[in-house]
Amino acid sequence: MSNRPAATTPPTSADVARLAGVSRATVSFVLNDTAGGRVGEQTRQRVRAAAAELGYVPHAAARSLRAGRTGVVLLAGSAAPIGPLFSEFYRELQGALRRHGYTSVLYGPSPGEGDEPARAWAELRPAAVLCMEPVLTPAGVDLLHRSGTRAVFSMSTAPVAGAHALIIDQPEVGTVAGAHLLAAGRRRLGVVIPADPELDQFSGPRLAGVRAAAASAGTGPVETLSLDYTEASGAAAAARCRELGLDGVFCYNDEYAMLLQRSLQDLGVDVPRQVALVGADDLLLGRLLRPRLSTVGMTLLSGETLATLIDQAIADPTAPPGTQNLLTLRLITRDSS
Amino acid sequence: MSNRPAATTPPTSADVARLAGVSRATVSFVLNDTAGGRVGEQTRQRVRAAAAELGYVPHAAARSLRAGRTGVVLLAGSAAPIGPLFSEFYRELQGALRRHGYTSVLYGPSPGEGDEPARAWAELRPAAVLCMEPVLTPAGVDLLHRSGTRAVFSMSTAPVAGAHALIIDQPEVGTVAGAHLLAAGRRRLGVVIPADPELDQFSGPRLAGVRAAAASAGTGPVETLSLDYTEASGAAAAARCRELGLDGVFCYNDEYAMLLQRSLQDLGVDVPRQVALVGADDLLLGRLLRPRLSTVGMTLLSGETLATLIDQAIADPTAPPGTQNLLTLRLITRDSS
DNA sequence: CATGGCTGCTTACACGTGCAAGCGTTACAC
DNA sequence: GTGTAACGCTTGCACGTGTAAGCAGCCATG
Repeated sequence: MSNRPAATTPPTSADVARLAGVSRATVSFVLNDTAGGRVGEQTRQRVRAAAAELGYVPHAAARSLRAGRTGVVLLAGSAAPIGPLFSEFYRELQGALRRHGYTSVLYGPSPGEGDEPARAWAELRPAAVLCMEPVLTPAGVDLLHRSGTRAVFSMSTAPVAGAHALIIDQPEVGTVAGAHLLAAGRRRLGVVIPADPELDQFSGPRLAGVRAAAASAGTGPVETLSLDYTEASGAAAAARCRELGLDGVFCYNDEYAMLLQRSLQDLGVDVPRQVALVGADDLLLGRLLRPRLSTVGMTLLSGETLATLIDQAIADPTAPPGTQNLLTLRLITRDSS
Repeated sequence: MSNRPAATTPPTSADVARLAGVSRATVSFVLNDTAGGRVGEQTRQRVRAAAAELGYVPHAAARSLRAGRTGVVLLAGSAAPIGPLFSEFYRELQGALRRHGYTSVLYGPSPGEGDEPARAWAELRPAAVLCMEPVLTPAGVDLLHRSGTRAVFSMSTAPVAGAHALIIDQPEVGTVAGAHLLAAGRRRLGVVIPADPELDQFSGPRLAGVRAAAASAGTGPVETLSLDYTEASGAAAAARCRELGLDGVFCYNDEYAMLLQRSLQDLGVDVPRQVALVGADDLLLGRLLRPRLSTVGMTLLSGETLATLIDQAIADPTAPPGTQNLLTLRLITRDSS
């Protein structure tokens, strides 16, 4: 980060006051429409004109320093390539937070270990932190609270002590898919796992869910197929699938499912006769392949709803942390299973 | 935005100073490892221990108020559903900016008209603004500069006066695709336009590019097919395509292309014999359909490169705004054209 | 022993803002 | 004519930080 001085300093409210021939307080009263401050109409106009002429813009840092609160909601997390579903969700959430008067700051992947991420977030004195990565510790939550953060939300599979929990029941995705395959009479199950390690936090729990379903049905072990989302890797996974004699595969999402389906077909394997496939996300594209892809449809809580939840939690920081399920699942059976 | 007072105020450097039995300046010297400030080793340890005990975290707003600069890079724009290509790009850019010592703030869709967006951005006193929506005006750029923003970047088809230009040559995407279809002997061209009005800023220029190619080849008018990314809409577009007797269609991107291709095939139209298709983005999924989808492959500048560019522009705000092409195109001919 | 420099720390100000309290003037009621 | 209230504006402090300048004490040098 470079630190050369600016060419010219931006106008402050003092400059506006000077130009309008009034005190700085008057400027503040006028520009903020403060209830208590009574200012005559012609003075108001002089102040507004002066502000416009100078191109005055208030200084958010100074304002929130004085006010003691920032109106920043920190969205911490990798903003990973987690598909259109979550992209749309963030988009919605961000718009809704804006409507509630908050500024959302995307913090990106968390630096460091232990408390470091929480410490870095706390520097911004956000009103709330929404953590979407599995890096939040109870100690981190405590640190945030002690530094004035009014609400901390964790968005993950399991709750974090002290934080409001937004549960994304990843295992249930696997369980729904696994139970479906088992109910259709499949017995040798496999699960496609993305090779990208950043997706492990999502794929691991889903795999566990399939295993749980298999265990309760009393079938054999569930195999894993690693896929790095290239055609070559797809062919390898398809070959391995045939070797292992799998007859039902749950794929991490529809994109991976489509790749595996094509690779299996290229190998002469009949889908769904020999191998049944289930994806996740219900992408439109999954309906374009033949056979049409079966999938686990997922609906997230609306951004507006979550924004309201966050606003309430900020309003009452003393309320005990709640738990909210973010995800609604439904199995959509098409032709691939 | 709710504004109840916090339960307890966070510790400040004054609290740390009191606990360590030193002055506040000493605390600052120790915690920032300031070169000029000379502090004895045992005092350093006392200060560090006190800071740890209180859970002290510096106040970013106060710090940047005092410093006069923020290290914030504002990424303004809708963060629209613009596909995996741009998602990955933002992700990279954000990480690279972090590495350069900046905090990236995603501002989301811009509020208001005229100068309002620029005014809202300026409140944060960002070191740089990167605007990815066509809402930046020369007056807005000027306002930002006058309020201390050291570098303004516009990311769009055409440059904006006063701002560094990151050109995304959308028309060229259409031109490349159109020229290809024309070279293959197609004469009745069509272009698929997403119904989502938020994508008009991208689809419009691409359409113009196709029209330019058609004009220079001296063919008839280029038709447009509106598509809202549902199967029903795909069927309608395919029917219209046949009615119009089109023999070559450029689709906004691969997803729309895949939908149209499937819809045409369901209608019994032979792709590419009767209608040739070209998409854009070179998605892996486009290779899974049969025939494999021809596409305009796009490569963006690396996030690291852009971050370096931004850093340099911040370091020297007086340098005249430069122009940089963000996009590299290449036509990938497969089987659908 | 006086001078000067170094060490280790403190005092004091500035950054830009919001708001409580104060203060002079006018208007009105008694 | 005097008390009182409302109006219209200003003075002054606080928010939490970084850093220039200053100030004792100490040692080395002359």
